[in-house]
Amino acid sequence: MAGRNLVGPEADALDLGTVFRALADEHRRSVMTELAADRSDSERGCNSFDLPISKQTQTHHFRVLREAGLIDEIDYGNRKGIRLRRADIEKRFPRLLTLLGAESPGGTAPRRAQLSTPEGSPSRP
Amino acid sequence: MAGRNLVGPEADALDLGTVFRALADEHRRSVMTELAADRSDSERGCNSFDLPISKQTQTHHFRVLREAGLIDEIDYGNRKGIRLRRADIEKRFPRLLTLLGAESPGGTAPRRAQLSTPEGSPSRP
DNA sequence: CTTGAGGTACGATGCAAGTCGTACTTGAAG
DNA sequence: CTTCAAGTACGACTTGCATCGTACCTCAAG
Repeated sequence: MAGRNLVGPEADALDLGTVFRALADEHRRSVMTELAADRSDSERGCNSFDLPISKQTQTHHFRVLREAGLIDEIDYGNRKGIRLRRADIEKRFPRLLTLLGAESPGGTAPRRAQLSTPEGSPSRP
Repeated sequence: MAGRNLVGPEADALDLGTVFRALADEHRRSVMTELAADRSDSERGCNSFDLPISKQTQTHHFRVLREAGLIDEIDYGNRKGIRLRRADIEKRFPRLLTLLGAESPGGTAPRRAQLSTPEGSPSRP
């Protein structure tokens, strides 16, 4: 009955490169942003996130998040629970979860980076 | 004489996904960690970082960092200057640079994530 | 037991990204 | 002007990763 907790790295073993790579994907970042916004840190079903991808790909993404040490996965056999490892993340990388709330500040800025200065004067001199 | 500043995105236009993707690479992250550690924010030559990669690849990495809005590149023609955009980063993503100093906490933890609990009892119940 | 939904395993595929070789440009030193 | 070091542009190669199709597993409801 009590599901088994699939293991990830210990809190002290969280790797910044692995974490950044995990958060680089848009779908994984949306999951983490939702989790970080809920301060109750309650366990959620893994299809409570409306991800526009197949279930095989969802399995892959949750696996990446777990192996990065960002979430716990509780296996119930034919169902799965997701829980944010807030304490461990705060301990190892303080303010990281706060950072996730900083998506899209004011407007949706469509500004793109350019390769070089097309005209004479530089942009931010 | 005064080099031209190759342009990147404005401070408000920094994208979290782009930034995480830029910081996911080990070489780029080492550059950013060095820059973040120097509080004087002085301009540095781009070969002052001992990157074990060819100069073409270095050009590529600095370009990614600039397009992500993390550094400025000052073009002197046959030489290039690198400067951290600390104020812009702090404004858009507070504590991000502090996070870069949290690499390798105590020891180099060689612990690897596992796929599932091999035996009966879960790891972190 | 049978059925069906949720989830995983494995493999294939397509695309993005890191790397480097060759060739070209820039500017300083001689 | 010639030489040389630093940097870039372009292309090729290779790896990694997101995605999904097919097949299988697990458990609860009939």
